[in-house]
Amino acid sequence: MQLKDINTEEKIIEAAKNAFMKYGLYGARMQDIADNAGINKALLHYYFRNKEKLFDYVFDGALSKYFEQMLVFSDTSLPIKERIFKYIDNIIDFLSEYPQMSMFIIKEISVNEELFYEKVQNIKKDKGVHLIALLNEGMEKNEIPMIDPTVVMMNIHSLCAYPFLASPIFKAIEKSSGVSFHDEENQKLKKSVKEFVDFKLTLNKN
Amino acid sequence: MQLKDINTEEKIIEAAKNAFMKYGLYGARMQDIADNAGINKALLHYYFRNKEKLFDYVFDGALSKYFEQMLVFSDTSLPIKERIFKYIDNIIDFLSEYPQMSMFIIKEISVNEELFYEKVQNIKKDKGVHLIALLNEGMEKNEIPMIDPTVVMMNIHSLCAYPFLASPIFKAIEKSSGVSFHDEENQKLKKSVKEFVDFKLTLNKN
DNA sequence: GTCTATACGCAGATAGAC
DNA sequence: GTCTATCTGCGTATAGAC
Repeated sequence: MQLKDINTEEKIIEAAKNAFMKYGLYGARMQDIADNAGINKALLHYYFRNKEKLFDYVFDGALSKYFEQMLVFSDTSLPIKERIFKYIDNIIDFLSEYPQMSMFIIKEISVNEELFYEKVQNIKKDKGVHLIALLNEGMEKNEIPMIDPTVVMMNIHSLCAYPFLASPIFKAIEKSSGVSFHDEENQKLKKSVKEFVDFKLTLNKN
Repeated sequence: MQLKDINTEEKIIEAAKNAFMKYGLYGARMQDIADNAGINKALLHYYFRNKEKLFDYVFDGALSKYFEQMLVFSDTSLPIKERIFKYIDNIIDFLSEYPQMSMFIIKEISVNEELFYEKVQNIKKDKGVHLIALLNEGMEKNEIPMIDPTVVMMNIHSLCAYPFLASPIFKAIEKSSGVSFHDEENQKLKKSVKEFVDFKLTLNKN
């Protein structure tokens, strides 16, 4: 893995991402990855000793990228609601760019939970703070009403992530009428999620 | 598949459900299914000629069960909001009983979309009406404000389904603090989704 | 219907030439 | 670093006895 190898290695990684994201660890085929990288199987094993290691590389990258997005930027100058809005924009933009990401991570975790326990420790959390912590902070400062932060966090994630997760279903059902949740549709989604947050953090007092 | 075989056949089906739901078509192993059914591989092939056929049986069952839940009961005596509330209760109860169902269906569709196109046709839709149709009806009758029915439908599904989809992540992260979205937690979830619907169908006028 | 034993093919992995 | 050719093992599937 020296500098001059970057081209081949990157082609492998790109092909591996596509294969593993779509078919998972068991479903992906080393032959396909080699084909799509424009090389042969032997060379795959030269770069990454075996399938497991190649998968781990892809999965680890996805995992840390994913969890980076699940943090609120520590810009304490902004009001809490604004920080949450920014968080929502980030997540939707991110999932829009990598629509298979959530599915990939959730599916692989569900197949092999132990694997995940170790990995989640290594993820650096120095770029921001968790949404739940932010909500708690807001309640302490009386900036937002008393809510159940776990439920609100879950609701926000649900509204943002599910449309991308479920898009295979909706694409299939509405393949003729062609409803798409990209481009302009993302704007609708963002608006709707923000309305929900507005509602939860302004009107509601439970 | 005569009457007296029901026991063995059902044991196979039960084991196959567990295996395919967790590991998917490629990840599931016929040996495991046989073991968990308390029989041997040869007998599996006696009942279901091959893996594909066994998978199809399980998948078709899951698919029609799933889409049955995605219908609103045609009880026109109730106000629309009540019908939606019932719909929400149904979905959450259903997903609570079969937490892996959404993941299974979405994942298998994403791996093989063509397969799905054929199957979705065969599903009987005579038990109710789609949520979008209901929302449109409500707007026509001026019973609810003007909303984008696709977005609202997506929002409701998101709020209901995502917690179950993503539970592998949250179970893993909070395995120590042990936040669970079953039992009493389902009540919180239902309440939150209904609040959202209330908000969308009462206060909001966009 | 149920079993044991076995065939077969595919996909991951390695050897070794260039 | 990249290839062709080959090995190996595992998982699906079948043959055939009971």
